[in-house]
Amino acid sequence: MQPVHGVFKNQLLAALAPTEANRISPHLEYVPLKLGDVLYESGCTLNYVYFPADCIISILYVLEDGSSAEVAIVGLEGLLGVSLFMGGETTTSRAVVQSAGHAYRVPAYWIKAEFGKAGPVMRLLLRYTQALIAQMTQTAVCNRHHTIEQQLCRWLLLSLDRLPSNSILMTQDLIANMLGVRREGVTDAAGKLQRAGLIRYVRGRIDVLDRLGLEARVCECYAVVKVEFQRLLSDIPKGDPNQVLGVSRPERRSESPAPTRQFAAKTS
Amino acid sequence: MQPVHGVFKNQLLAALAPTEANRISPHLEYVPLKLGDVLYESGCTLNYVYFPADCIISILYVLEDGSSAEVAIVGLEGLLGVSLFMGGETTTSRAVVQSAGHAYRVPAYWIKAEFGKAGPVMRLLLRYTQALIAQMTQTAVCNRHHTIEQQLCRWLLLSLDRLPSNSILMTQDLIANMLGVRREGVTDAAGKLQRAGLIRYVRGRIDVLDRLGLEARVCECYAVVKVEFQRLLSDIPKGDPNQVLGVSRPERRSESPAPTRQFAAKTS
DNA sequence: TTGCTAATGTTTGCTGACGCACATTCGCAA
DNA sequence: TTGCGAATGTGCGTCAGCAAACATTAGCAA
Repeated sequence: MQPVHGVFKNQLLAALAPTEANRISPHLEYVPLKLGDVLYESGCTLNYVYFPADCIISILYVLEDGSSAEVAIVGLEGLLGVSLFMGGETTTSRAVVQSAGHAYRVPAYWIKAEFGKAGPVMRLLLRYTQALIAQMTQTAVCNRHHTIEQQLCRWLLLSLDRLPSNSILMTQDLIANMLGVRREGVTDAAGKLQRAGLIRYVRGRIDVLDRLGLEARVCECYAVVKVEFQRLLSDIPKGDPNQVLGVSRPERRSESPAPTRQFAAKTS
Repeated sequence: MQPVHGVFKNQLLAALAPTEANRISPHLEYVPLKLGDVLYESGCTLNYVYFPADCIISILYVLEDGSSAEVAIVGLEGLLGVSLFMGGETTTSRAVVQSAGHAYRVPAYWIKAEFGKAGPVMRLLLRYTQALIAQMTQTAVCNRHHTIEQQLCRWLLLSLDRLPSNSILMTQDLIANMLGVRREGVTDAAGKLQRAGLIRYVRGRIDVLDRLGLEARVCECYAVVKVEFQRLLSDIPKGDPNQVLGVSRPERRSESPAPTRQFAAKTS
């Protein structure tokens, strides 16, 4: 598949300058991903880098006793397979498809070669990696300090940002696995949100009715990560092959992000 | 300061081939760092990359209400300032000196230029960054699933690995800040460890008496990160300027790390 | 339509950690 | 030596989340 530059549904690909976009296009494959697909397992090598278009991938860590916790979410704003160009080849985590859909993928050897050119593609991948680090940082902090309800709000918003509609297809049991809590805890929290009129759910499907209401209940972690993603990944200078230094933009926390800005434009 | 290649007390610097070591040496400065020094604040640009020699730096995230949580520890095995070469310039976290000592530092512009050469230095820095990601992943999971006592053991072992002696200079109150828990919780856990004969502590000083005992009580997170660091950062091929692909080594968890191997050799 | 199964709701302890208040003790400095 | 303040010990009551056992309900398939 060779999409014309500019029509990529993945935002990293879309941010490429024509030169790079045309170079990568012949190597891209557009593949469907089913809910529950495991793209890589702890310690296993990935053969492709995935750029989600309309799917969501969850990066989980699974403990020896089988309990788990999500450390990051990847959707159309990012890519899966950072370890391939970081040099480690494998990671300690697992990647699972959390929401079915499609992704572009490039063979590992190709992305490594392109990365080795130390050009705009490399810089884009590294910036995304730093954004991913910010997300993981916030996950760690959120796990320590915030309640299940707050974390559920965060999870719903993160998913919503990466989906084209207001519906999330996911059982409470699976959400509990992601958050690393009991299913009953999710039932509790989801019940509160439903009674408050923020969401409606039935057997594996959650409709978000009041996004602003969720944003009012979520902890600060959501906005912090969102602002950091925007800082790192918006207005990336295209096609400046010698740019090494990044944009400097020190302030933080003083700004509050526009509450309804998202990675994806809503269709409903 | 221009140390001869091979005498660097920082392990990343020590892993450099003579060519790179000689190139970086003229730009290194060896500086003392005091307990509590803040090397960077959320959103502030760092002017140097620091390579700790005998100090420990804590990467913290501070919430709006003032509560905090450590997301990673940096000692002689690593470096501080990943965001400089990742392209984001700043991070959302704060870096505080947790144990006084010394570090080598290189000006930001220099490390960026060197990184831009896409040579062995870049690959080493990226591998370390991936190891850091593994540490942050584990912090997130550990925060979710493990008790204060387990986390205290982990924290003590992480510190011990980066110190030349068995003594840690740190009050329970500060440890509580790092772990993101109450001081009383640390007092409780530390009391248990002391009664079990694993540690002895008096007013801001903790002596580890039985390292193996701590390792018996710590959660799996400690070993997972240690193994991952060794995988990513040991036996790095020196001076192969065209190496792009990393070493492949898929297995994990089957191995249990030698319990007393450390980053630093003990002096006492 | 009838089941069956997956998904959700609910209850009863229980435990780890919190928040607060206060007692004690150690070590340094006047 | 005497304070004094920092560091540590301890004892509440409270609460979020856990564990396990169930009840209920919604959707799909026969």
